[in-house]
Amino acid sequence: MPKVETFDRTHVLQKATEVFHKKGYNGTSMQDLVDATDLNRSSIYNSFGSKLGMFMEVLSHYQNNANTNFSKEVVNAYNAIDAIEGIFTITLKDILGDDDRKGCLIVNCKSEMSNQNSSIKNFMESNQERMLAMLEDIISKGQMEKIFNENQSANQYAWYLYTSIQGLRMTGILNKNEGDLKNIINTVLNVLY
Amino acid sequence: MPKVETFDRTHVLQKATEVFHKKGYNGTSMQDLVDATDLNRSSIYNSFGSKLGMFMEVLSHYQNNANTNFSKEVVNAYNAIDAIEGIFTITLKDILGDDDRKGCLIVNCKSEMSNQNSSIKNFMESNQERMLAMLEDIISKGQMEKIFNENQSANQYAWYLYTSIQGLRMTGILNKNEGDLKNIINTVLNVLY
DNA sequence: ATAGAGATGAAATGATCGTTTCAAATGTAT
DNA sequence: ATACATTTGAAACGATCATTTCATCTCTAT
Repeated sequence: MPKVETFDRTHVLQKATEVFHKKGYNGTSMQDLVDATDLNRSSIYNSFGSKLGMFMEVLSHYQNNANTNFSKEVVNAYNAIDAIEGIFTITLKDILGDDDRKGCLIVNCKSEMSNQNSSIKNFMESNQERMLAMLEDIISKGQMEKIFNENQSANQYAWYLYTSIQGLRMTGILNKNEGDLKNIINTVLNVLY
Repeated sequence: MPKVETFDRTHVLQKATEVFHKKGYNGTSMQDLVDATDLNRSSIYNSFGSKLGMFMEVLSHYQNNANTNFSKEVVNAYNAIDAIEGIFTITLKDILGDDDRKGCLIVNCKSEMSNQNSSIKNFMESNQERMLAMLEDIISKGQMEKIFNENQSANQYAWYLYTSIQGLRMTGILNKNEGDLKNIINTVLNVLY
């Protein structure tokens, strides 16, 4: 029977993620991926099918990481305010730690590719659904607990927060001033209270 | 003395803008530009120097258009509320008219290139300054007229609105539902009243 | 031990990349 | 009309693109 895949797939995906994140999809060459992963060309094609195949797996990997972080924060939150603030705190931390101004891989990819590739578009739509569902759920709870107002429906506020997060990631590419960013977040969240 | 440039530079820039907007910088090839502009390769290099040179001019062209639209709206506005709403209305109209989900050229470019090319980074920083100055100016006036609250400084609100606009452009790539978008805008602007 | 399935390495595929070259065409100032 | 700076067209540049090929190596199941 077969020789089994020897490389650490997760480690390879992390290395590939770094390259795609830094250079974007179209800016990344297969040679870049070969160099970054220390894998042979053939092994990449054997294991991931194509550059796009590898990128899709990178996207999922990145999304799963983010989801895990968000979920952890939401589950441990005392209440809805804590949960929402946790989500924005994670986002803020990610922005401040992004020394080379790469921004968010998913936001970048949405802007680069969702009008060019239907697999990417589908991924982005389901990512959007996931984010909206998470936010709407927290807001609903907050409204039931009467710590969030009911001026707008939970779904409407979810769209608002989803939009704010994307905006924050865009602003955070060039502005890493923690005070500025925290202020934006406060202004965004004050709408709910 | 010389034969003079025969082609319509503005028309060429518009055609080039369409291509770059649709495919992004790295996704656009010189052949794409030759095809779109009906210019010869040599003429492009003669007149624009390089692919990046042409792109920079496209960016300025796009920015000037946007600035003109914004200024017109702001100048004709009755008051600060009108001015800010005008800016968001223009943005909304642009999103709704963007049938092929290209998003905003400047936002896309910021996410694709500001960490890779210092000319682009400089452009984006000055674009940011311009936007912030415009917004801060309107907000200041609105606060002096007492139609905007003073919970935050004009500069802080400017950052908040700038972030919201970028977020709106990201959300607008996949969501063209006018009701959803208007609702987001209303929620954003209610903070000021 | 050995057969055989899959991983690997290195080279080559044709296509396309951004850019350059240069002779020929063009139009203006004299 | 003529001189000549500039634009234009077409071909070619070497480099790099994503992907394929295939012989060799490696490991597992028998």
